[in-house]
Amino acid sequence: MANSPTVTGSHNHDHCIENAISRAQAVCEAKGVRLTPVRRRVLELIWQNHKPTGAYELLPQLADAGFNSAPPTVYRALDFLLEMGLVHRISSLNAFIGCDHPGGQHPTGFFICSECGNATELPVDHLNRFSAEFEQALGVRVESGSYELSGCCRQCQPTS
Amino acid sequence: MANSPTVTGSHNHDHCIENAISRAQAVCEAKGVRLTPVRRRVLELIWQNHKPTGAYELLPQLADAGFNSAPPTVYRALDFLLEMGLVHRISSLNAFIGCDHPGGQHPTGFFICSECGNATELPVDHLNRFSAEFEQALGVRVESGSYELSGCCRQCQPTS
DNA sequence: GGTAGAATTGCAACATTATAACCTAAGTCA
DNA sequence: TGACTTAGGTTATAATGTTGCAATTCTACC
Repeated sequence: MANSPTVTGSHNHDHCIENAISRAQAVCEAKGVRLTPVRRRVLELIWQNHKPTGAYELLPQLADAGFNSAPPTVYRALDFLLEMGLVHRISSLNAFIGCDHPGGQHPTGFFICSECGNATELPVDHLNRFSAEFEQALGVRVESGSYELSGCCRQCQPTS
Repeated sequence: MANSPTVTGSHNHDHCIENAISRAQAVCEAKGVRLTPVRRRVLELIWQNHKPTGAYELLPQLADAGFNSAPPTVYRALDFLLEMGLVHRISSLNAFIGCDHPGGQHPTGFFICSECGNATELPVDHLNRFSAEFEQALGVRVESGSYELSGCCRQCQPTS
């Protein structure tokens, strides 16, 4: 089981995990911070699939991997990953999900399918444009934003 | 104190509360549901100001008003108000805030000032347009959405 | 190498937010 | 009135997140 590739839908999901880890390594190296075993493992676990994962779901999985599994451990790792822009928090679900394109600060936006639970990151250029529109319309200065949409994703829609 | 009008910033806030209650009465009448004393009081308390209010903040205030003040009472009232579209939930803050224009289902969108804590509802037409854009771009069907922006509001910006 | 200081993790307790289950009371309507 | 529905009271508990401090590990510098 550990050796069989994880195939979900149309893609070999192992690549997503591998890519996420290499990006994370690059980001951490660039920022001069350490991607410790706990942090790395938490990131891998979050990338196990494209569904948002709760902090308390990660606890037993961390324990399986031989790590300490008390809440502060997980939350500290998550805080680190959030700060590095490697994961996002989906507050309507109290859950976390990997970021597709870490590197810079950008607004958080996800579409979450209420059928399959998968989350897709919303195009950042749209989000930035929306922030700009609201700055104009309301006369405010937007520093961060979070967009959480739900509905039915392409795969789950009845083929008519 | 109970008789002095609540003036915040540039408006007499008592009007906001009164308006909210009359709108609520109209909505409830139209839907054939009851705006009971607890529900009404919770709505008033939420409208005390334009800052999002946590459920547990409401408990002692409800007690002051002579109501039972156990969590289920508050949450049931909040669930009712949410369902009627009279309040919104701001999940990034675990807090609730009154809706400016109840009546129909619409995406939830707020700008929250990190200085003063006031929340301003985002124009619904923008939000609907964004949902439509994402439906196009991602090929999904959006059923609900929540936009939570934060930054510095017009009043709190340094006058340069 | 050795050591001081910083960063990270372990650990126990606790705080906050939200819900379940079950019962009582109040409204509704034949 | 009596059956039914809705709302609220009460107790306990679940789910999520944080604080504080001790122990360890890493890093930089001598």
